[in-house]
Amino acid sequence: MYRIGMFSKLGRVTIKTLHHYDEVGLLVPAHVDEETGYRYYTTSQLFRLGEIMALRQMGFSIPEVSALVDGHNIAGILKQRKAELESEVQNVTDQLSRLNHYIQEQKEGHIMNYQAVIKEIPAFTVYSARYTLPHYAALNEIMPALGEKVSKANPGIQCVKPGYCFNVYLDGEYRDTNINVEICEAVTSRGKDGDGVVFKEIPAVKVVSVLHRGAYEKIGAAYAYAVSWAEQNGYQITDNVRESYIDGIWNKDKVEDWLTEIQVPVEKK
Amino acid sequence: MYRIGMFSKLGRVTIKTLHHYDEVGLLVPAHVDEETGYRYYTTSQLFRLGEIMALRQMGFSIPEVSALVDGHNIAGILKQRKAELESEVQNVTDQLSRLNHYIQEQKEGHIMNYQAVIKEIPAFTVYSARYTLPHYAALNEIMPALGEKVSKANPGIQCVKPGYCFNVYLDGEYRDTNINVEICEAVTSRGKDGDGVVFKEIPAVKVVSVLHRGAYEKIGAAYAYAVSWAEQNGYQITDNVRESYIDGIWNKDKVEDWLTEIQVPVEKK
DNA sequence: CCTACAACCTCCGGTTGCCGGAGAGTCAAC
DNA sequence: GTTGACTCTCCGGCAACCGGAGGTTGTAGG
Repeated sequence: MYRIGMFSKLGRVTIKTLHHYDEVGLLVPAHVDEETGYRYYTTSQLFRLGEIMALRQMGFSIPEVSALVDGHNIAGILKQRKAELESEVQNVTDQLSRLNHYIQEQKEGHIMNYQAVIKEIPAFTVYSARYTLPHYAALNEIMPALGEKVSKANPGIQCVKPGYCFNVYLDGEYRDTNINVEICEAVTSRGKDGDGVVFKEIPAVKVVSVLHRGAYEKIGAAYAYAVSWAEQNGYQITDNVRESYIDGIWNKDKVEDWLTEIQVPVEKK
Repeated sequence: MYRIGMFSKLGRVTIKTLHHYDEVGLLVPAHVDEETGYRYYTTSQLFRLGEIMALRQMGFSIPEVSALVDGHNIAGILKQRKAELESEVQNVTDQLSRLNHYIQEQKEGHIMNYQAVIKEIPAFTVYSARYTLPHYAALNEIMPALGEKVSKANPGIQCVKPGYCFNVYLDGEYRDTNINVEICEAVTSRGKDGDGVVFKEIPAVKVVSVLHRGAYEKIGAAYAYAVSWAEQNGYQITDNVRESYIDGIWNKDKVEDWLTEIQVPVEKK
């Protein structure tokens, strides 16, 4: 029977850790003096401590270790931890890839016009309509007109609060004219289809998000940045790019205040 | 100027996170109503939020993000984070390797006689002496004799509390006879060398530790387990193996209560 | 103008696996 | 008997938020 200090030296763990394991019931001393509260351990408890440390070093949580050393659901916990570890490896290598990309940009002295962020976008409902535009500026007329048309056809329809209004560019490539576009606006409930307008569910998706400030003429650069970022960080583009409008002519006078978010739907390779 | 709910939807962060970033000064609202305490954000703050999220997604801590977005010591922080991430990749892949090894043992139905644990052993001082033993049992006579000899030659010398007493096996391989061994015992201060006894510093080292219970005859199995574990988990053996005696004939009558720790000094490959 | 009700505020406690310290009691040796 | 090492039990802290309680404010509909 050793007191805690000796036992902690034999097992090379701190006294605080032993206190903690006692408290959570993972490694209870063989004997506790009722009067003094002193904890006494036996050397055979070093075996249990060894198991515990081995499992802790594989990253199991304390409840998991408890279950494992007591023989509950061993296979299940091992399997789950394996999956966790594999996704952790993914995460960390992803972070490293992003960091290296970032460091590279720093070195090249870019002025860091853009920041790429991964976002998870939940599913939602939209109404949508397709157009072929002669040029970008035509959006300024079409979009309000479309909004009116829909609200007339579906009285009481409500748009979602932050104008989750975006366009999907259907052309594989960037072009300045004859642009095929699908205009979508998020609504709280479905309405009736008709007159070129279709209601549909947009599924949840992961996107690379890049913010663009200023006129739409230069938005191609943001688009290009997002796509190249995705490629260099091991993402695969899974769908057409979306442009989501945050600030624009409807609420900001100065063109340089306009704000647009580029969303590139992606999946990890 | 948006209120926090709208801003949180635009940036796709939770309100709680924005509260937190306000509190720690990372992203302070453009305006706070003095009467109501309501926070108001501008869309241009979405850019700062974007930077913050990009950096958070690379795993920087909040103080680090603060420094980075304010332009302090950028190169240093990036470099440090890169090093951290690289060692994290190591850690996680190590954990995975250990877990796979463990799962393999489970599958093979081993009774899990041994548990391997990595321990860091700090530096300490020992006296040591070398012998060639005809057989293991000879230790039972030599070790007490050595202890007496040393305490006579160095009156007042003190051994370290938990008998950090161990042997180093100098033979490259296991053998039953003509065993070359160095006996070491930790002491609190140096004494005088002489009569085959040498005082020296044992440097700090990382070891694979395996506990063995019972007679010394079967200790070869523990030794073998430790060595193969080290190899299979990507460690390189850097020194002779040590046996550290915890329980033995001096305090336990029954042979099956004897307890010995095998320590294999290793380094990560 | 009144009334819902959604949105917002400020605390406060919890999460994980311990660490550090305060203040007090215990053990072994000199 | 006294010192000094050891141990005990709280209590607070860490990182980056989340959840909820309890109370105020904004806004849309009647």
